[in-house]
Amino acid sequence: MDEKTALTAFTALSNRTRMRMLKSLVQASPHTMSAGDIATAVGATASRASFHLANLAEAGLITSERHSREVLYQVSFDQLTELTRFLLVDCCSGRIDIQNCC
Amino acid sequence: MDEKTALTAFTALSNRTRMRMLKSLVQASPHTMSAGDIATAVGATASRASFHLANLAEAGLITSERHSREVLYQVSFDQLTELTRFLLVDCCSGRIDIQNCC
DNA sequence: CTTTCATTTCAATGATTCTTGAAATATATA
DNA sequence: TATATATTTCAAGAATCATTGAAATGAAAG
Repeated sequence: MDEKTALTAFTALSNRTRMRMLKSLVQASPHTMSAGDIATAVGATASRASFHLANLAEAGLITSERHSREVLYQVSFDQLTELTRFLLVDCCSGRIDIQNCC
Repeated sequence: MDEKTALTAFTALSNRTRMRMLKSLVQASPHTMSAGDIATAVGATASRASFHLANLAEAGLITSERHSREVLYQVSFDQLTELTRFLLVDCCSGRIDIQNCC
């Protein structure tokens, strides 16, 4: 993952609504959640939820697929893994002891 | 680490200048860097560097200590470890395979 | 074909963050 | 004490991000 992508991902993670959306999607995984489900879960209006979901998708942290009238979202663990790698390797030069961390 | 602290830390990491400052400090560790050193390393003016260093310090990602005329900064690996733990555990419910990640 | 449901888009506004350069502060040295 | 060095603070403006509600889109059902 390049720096620009990582910065975009960290920006996405720096908002409370988006963080809670992501956590909801992590909890739901491997099941998907509709935009409406997510909006309800985080207490956001439809348009506000759509705005933040678009931001998370732009950052590659979630993916979506339309299924009839609903749009189903799911977390992208691949991108989260890449971001973690960026944090630990690119940013921290491997100096964080993960054993001690988790 | 609570959610609010993590959001503040992710906000700090979401800026290119601050990301590069942090990387410089990681590279330099266990040595410290003065504000001027860091400003030079990332190509920022003194006041811009000071602004971003204050933001990183506010997020707990760096610490500082005045040494005569200079202010010496160093990365806080403890806070970075806590943030990584937040990302992997609180946010991702332990569903990211760190072996596969790094 | 009209209506309903789910979601997104849009424009306006408000809020936050970033940059800039000048001034202020703190410390050391002549 | 005056001067130089290192850093921070401040105010103004620019840029980015977030919220709101209304309108538009897409898809199903009556």
